[in-house]
Amino acid sequence: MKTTIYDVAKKAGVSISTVSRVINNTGRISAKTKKKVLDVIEQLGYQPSVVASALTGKRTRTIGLIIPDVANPFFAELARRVEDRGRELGFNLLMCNTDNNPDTEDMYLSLLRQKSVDGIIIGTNARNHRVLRELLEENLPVALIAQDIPELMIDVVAVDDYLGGYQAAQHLVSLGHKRIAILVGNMNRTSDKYRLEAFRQALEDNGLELTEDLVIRTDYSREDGKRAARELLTSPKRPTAIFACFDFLAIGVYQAAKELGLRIPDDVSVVGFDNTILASIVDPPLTTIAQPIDEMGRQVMDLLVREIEGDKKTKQRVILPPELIIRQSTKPISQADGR
Amino acid sequence: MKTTIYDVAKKAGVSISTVSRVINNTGRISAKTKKKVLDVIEQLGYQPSVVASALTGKRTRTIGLIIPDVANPFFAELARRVEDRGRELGFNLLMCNTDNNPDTEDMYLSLLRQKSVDGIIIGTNARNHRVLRELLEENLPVALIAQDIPELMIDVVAVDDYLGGYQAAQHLVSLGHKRIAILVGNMNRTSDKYRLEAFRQALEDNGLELTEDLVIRTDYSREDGKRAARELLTSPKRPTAIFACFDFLAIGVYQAAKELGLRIPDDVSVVGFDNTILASIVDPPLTTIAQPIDEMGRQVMDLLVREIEGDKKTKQRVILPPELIIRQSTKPISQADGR
DNA sequence: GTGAAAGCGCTAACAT
DNA sequence: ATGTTAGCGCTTTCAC
Repeated sequence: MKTTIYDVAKKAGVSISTVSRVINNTGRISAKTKKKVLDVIEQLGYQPSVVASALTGKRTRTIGLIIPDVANPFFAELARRVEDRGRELGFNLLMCNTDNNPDTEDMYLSLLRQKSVDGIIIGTNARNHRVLRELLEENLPVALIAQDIPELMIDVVAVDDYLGGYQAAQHLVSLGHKRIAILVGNMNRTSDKYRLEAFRQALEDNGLELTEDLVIRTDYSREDGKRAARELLTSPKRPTAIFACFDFLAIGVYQAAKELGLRIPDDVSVVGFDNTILASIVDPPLTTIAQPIDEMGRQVMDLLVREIEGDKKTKQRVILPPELIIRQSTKPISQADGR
Repeated sequence: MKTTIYDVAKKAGVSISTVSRVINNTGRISAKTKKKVLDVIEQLGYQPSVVASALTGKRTRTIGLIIPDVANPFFAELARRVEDRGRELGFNLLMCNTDNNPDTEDMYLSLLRQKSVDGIIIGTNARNHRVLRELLEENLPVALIAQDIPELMIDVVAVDDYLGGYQAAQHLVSLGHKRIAILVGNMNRTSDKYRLEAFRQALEDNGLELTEDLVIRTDYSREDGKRAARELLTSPKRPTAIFACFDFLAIGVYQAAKELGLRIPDDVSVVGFDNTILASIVDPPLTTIAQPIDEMGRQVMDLLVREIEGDKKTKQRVILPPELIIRQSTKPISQADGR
């Protein structure tokens, strides 16, 4: 049998409430009793049961993390940062991968509730606002990471997607590119929308137009990025630069370009978004818009924990600035392509 | 207040045990009462508390997953597979990243115990056998993934590292390479040991010798892989082929080679190990020894759950075969380098 | 400073 | 077929 608080109490010759007090460092206990109890705990290798204490109303010190897929480097890096901060603050992560499937998401949401997590961090599309609303109404702390749901009053930590999209366009324009295409996700995420919007705006601000044939939607796989890139690169009026709305997609462009015998950046410049490890691993290293993953992970955790601890009653949106990381996948347009 | 089993019982006009019975589908209940209870549950949006039921001796349906780092693609992909299978079987994963730090590992191990997880999957070095032994003595189901601790009676799912190392060497030898180097981890993992041993044996079996200057130890970072590769590639008797004990290290070789103006595979052939996404993304695509990540993830979960459910009393080691995936980072040695 | 006792939400005998 | 009750391990008043 696992040792319980009773075993400790008996062996130390005190009551269980005393033991409870020394464990939680509450109330007054004489240094002597305290030491004795501590000794016995040590001796017996006693570990208080989180389950039992949770039942009496204390926290489970567990947080649910809902993301599309940890195998996606962006979310893997994010999960890692979130966990790091969680550890510092004494919280564990229950990992939930949903592949953006609403049913899976629903299932996890209610599962997390059954498991009495102290809070939930959501990094998926989460368009099942119904369940989400229920949770919010129950006052279960919830925070969004790397995405936003503008119509909800909720804690959010995300990058400034609009700014990022603008920066990407601006960079390409400043290199002299005129025919610039964009590869964008399926628009279920607000981030895609903002990036595209800003991109288009930036071009306009520079007197350029983003025609529809230069906007290609894809799902979130590299395969599809490749397919889309191939389409773009074989079109009669091939763009001289491509903005891929996330690094994974950019890799697809690399592969399509290679198959077609096109060189990056000589024949096409490409810029990505996220600055995952992939960006620094590919050849040539990818110019990309960096999300401050570290900062984002740390901040959601902080936000959520503050809400859990009740230090905070107002929701807030934290929008962090992206950063253009120039590597070698972009270069000034060559004269030949100039027109 | 969250709704409890009492609320349901009262509103349905039955006792709490009846409600409990319909929830767990145990005992006999008339179709009529059952329906009534179910309706009320639906109406109230009642969700049974896992915490409370765990306290009465039932499972928490939560499993701890201890790995070095989810941001490492190999472990990320593994974690994903484990989770997939866990979901199918009704188990959640508590994610623990330790960076192979024994203290962090210890901390997590006892935390997981406090949280009453039903079992633990360990993918780290786990050399703190003491705590681990305690858990085993307590009959907490534990399974090792992607590594082994030969001196412990424990469930293990891993790839056949020896075979993998042998295959790598064999492949290179068959391409005519004679000066072949190996980049190996810090030897804290048994997998490194086996891969190196097999590699050496394979060379010997082919009448080749693995001299000490051709064995380079590194830690687990890409940076260090690069450093090691640079050392190797600038040495007077540069090897014509390198076996990197995991893909990440191989990337380091790619980068060092690029800096030194060496081409892969023309100037050096390189083979990796793991077959993570990285292998297919780099240029040229990396020839590597594939670990059956899917299968491994699924099998540990199966093993562990069978033990949790008590269907199995004997421990077992499941050793899966690796597979040589030939891509474009290896080629027959050129005549010039022939001697 | 310490102990007794109620109760958290649920399960599992044991009754009926 | 359904209800009553005794815990599960802990926290927290409330007494002393």
